[in-house]
Amino acid sequence: MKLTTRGRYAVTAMLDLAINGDQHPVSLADISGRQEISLSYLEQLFAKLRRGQLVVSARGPGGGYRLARSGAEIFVAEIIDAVDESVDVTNCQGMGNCHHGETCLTHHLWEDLSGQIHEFLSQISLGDLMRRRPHPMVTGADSSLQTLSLREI
Amino acid sequence: MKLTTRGRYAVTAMLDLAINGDQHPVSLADISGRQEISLSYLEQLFAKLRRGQLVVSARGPGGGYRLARSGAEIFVAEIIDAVDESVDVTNCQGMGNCHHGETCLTHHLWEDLSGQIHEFLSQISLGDLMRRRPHPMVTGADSSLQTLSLREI
DNA sequence: CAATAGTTGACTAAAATACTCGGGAATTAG
DNA sequence: CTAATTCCCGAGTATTTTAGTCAACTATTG
Repeated sequence: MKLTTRGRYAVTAMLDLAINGDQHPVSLADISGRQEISLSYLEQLFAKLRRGQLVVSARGPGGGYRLARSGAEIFVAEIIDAVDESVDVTNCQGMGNCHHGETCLTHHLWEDLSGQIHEFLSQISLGDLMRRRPHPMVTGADSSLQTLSLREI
Repeated sequence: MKLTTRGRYAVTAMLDLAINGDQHPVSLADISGRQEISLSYLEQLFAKLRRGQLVVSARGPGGGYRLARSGAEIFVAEIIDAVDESVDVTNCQGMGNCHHGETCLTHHLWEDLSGQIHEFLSQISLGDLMRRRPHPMVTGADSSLQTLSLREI
């Protein structure tokens, strides 16, 4: 799991699609204009999003992209995974060059942590983001995250 | 909030410190040897960690670094924040060049999301990582994350 | 004093990121 | 049919970030 500006671009673009793509396909030119992301860069991102089965395309005039599923069924983690092809977290692949075990320990710990973040982002859908509400898990009555203040528009 | 290899290096190094720094200060040379991170790179990271009040240093023979607080009181988000100085998430700073409001919407949404991730990582301490257990919130009986399997060492 | 170990700053190679350019290929409106 | 539209794709590039080197310096201990 990596969290970079590329992932943000992708999430932003997908959110734009979720918001504006109800009636008809949305062209990348439109998204480019609204979100101020270069068209060619969007093309690269959407090539990956399409390979990741997150969007479907339609060519020709009036064409563009549509979400492959409803916004409620597309999760942030999927988007980020689609555009940020996974890095190999371990530098001691599998069981290769771990000298004294210590190295592996921390690497696995990081993997766990990374897995938790992934799991977390796997529960936030585009629909959630559109409603501007954090995921139920986070706002549960027993959660300390309840105090998280959402910035007003 | 950014999640890169630099943050991983820092968390790994801090974890090494938490594990090996009980008795005496740990030298960067030791961490460099165990974790296979270049000494000079560690120096840069620890300069930032020191500025962030996460470690204290001791010079001279037998010197090195110590955690500034107990591992239970140092959280992953702090470490990452210390070494990955924050990116400005919005490209429309404050209220500057938002043309049609749409732009701002998605940016704020991303900020919220980023805030949630930050909040999440703010609850995982070095102590938690040492015990190789996810944070209580994540393993609560009512959480769907309970099924998250931790890889065995 | 001499060795250790942090402190600092400048500098650099390599990789990732963000973006451009130029030409396709499919589709549809007219 | 044809022309405009829009996705599609690969090569190339400027900028930034990452990861690391090098060298000099300061504080501390034995």
